Amino acid sequence: MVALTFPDGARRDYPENITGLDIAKSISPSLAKRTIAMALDGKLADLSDPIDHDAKIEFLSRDDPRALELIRHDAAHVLAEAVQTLWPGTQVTIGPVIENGFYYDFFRNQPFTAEDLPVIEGKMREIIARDKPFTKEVWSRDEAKRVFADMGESFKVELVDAIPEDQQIKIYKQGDWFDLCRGPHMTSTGKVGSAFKLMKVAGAYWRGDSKREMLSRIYGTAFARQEELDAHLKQIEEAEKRDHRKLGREMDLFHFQEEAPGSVFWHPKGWTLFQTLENYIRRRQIQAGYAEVNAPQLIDSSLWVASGHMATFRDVMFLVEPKEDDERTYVVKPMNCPGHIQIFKNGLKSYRDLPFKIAEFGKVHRFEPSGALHGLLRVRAFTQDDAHIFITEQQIADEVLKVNDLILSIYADFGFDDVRIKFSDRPEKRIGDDAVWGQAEAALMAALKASGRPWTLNKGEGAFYGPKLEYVLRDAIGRDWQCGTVQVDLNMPGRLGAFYIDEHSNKVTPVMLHRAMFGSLERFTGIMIEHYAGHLPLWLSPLQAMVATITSDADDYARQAIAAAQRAGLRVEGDLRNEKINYKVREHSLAKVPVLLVVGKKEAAERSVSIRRLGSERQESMSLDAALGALGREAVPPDVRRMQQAA
RNA sequence: GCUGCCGUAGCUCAGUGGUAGAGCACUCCCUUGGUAAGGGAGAGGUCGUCAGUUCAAUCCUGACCGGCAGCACCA
Repeated sequence: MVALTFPDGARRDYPENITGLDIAKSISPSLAKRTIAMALDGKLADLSDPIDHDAKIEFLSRDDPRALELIRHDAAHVLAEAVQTLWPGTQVTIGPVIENGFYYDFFRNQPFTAEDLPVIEGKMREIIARDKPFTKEVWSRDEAKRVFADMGESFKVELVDAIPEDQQIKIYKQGDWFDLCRGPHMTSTGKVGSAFKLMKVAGAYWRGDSKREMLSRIYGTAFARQEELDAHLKQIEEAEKRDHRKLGREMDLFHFQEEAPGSVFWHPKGWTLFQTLENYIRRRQIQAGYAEVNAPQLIDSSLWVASGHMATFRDVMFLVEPKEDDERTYVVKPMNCPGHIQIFKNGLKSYRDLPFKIAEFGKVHRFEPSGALHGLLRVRAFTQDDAHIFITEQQIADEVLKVNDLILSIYADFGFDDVRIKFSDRPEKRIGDDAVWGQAEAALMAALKASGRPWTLNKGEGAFYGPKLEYVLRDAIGRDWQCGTVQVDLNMPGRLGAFYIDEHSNKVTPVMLHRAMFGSLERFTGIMIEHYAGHLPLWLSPLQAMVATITSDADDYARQAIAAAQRAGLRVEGDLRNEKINYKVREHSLAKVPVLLVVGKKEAAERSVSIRRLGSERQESMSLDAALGALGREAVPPDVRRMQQAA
């Protein structure tokens, strides 16, 4: 007998190996009908599974949040059947559930096109309408391999081989079609319902390995109810609307062109935004005790050989062709650290000089793969808010904590409170002894634990010279961005011959921390544009106010108002064109100007302005002086405001 | 880099084997209008680049460049 505990607390005995379905039927036929799977001690299982141990049992209906994963997984199986029905000979591989849906990877000579998607969807609906039950069989390893090999499913054979010896080979059938799968599944294909949609086709490598076959992937999504699917599609639309590449054009911030792939042409407004962010960081880090420096853009390759970069990253570094009268090969810097180490090395350093903190808005160039480029978010030329902190081993934890606090405080100024920390340890490709790595990882971990912040492990994702913490922030529509980082480096200072003199007059190699807060200014600018959907807070907005006239009678007054706004420290422009106010309001709203100061005859006579804020149709009339005073105060950056309040 | 799709005016896009069109934007004229497009006229393109096929290529073919999506990569 097995004793099962129900959600209401009731506990009943059943014969061993009774199935969930039998129990549901015994309770009520309607329960059996609407149940699509069960959970045993919280773990999802097939309703047809025999139960052989005492457990807490729950029956899941389609509406249970936990059922979503099953709906999507079943949809992936239905997708695979549809594809193999439509195009026999197509090989199936894997079809997992992902964050917003599912995909299935196929192998065939002719890739899918977007036009195929509605056809496949139609076939899927047929399969769902047939409502065949999902049934599970356990096969022997040899049998599974033989069957799949006979079917020409070589990828499935490889998958069978990859299943650990202690695990069963499970086959799920839906009518005549079947697939190797760990399950669980719902009771029948009909339970997938109709709230699904195939989203796109794409290529993907078999087993995620770029040396292996390229497969054809079909992405889809599915929900329990149509309203949820509609909401999801709507959200994708919203995300597209805030695409920084689109907003960058509409707001006249920057552009790209063929001659400089992956490099930004910043327009005046975009560069103002960029510099506003840069100046913010500049103030924050000067206050935190960093000194700003600037190192050469081109440095002889010998330094990059010594640092270890040449060996690890040569193929993504830009090299300058040697001149006839100068045989040297220069490297366009891909990182700032070797330059900063030279600054540390110049002049003998004492332990009294530590911590030695130098920062640079360092423009670096990396030959990123063409397929990786993505607007401002992945470029080949970018500016890091980079800094290096030279310290003793004893100072590691303390300084890492200081960086941690600085990064979190900076993110808070942009409204990012949901920050996750990832700890990345030694990668396969690395320099330095394992003992040194062990030391660096332990020191960084100690600091991380002392911060009291939750974190996750990012195994093998450290830099080639040391372990790192990565800071991931979550934006307004729930997307994660990795920005800040702090890295412990016990390798590079030694390789490049950096040392300080300790209190016993011994030469000692310093520990170096690498840190960045925004990471890349270009990228962070892009993230800001998308996070705020172009509606930047006043202090970040490159054009803070537009003075727009209603009639030319107000032109003189408008010019006075513009001058006064400039004196109040605002970034302001005037629109005195011979256009209707409706037209001007529309145009500047589309350009995401945060404040519209409308002036006509009435305002000119009273020395007032009619204020209209972006995103609102409300108008507020007030005196010019009062308006500029309020806007001037609002435009103060958050860190400056704190200092003013403290003073 | 890989797979697929795409490249026509500043932007969004239509179109054709016989060297091109719309809307918006732009310029000029009329209009001085009170909070998301007033009216009229005009100007603007070697149809991504280079080859090939053809009497003839923006259109067909190939290579290359660039973009988009996904994958791989991201010190």
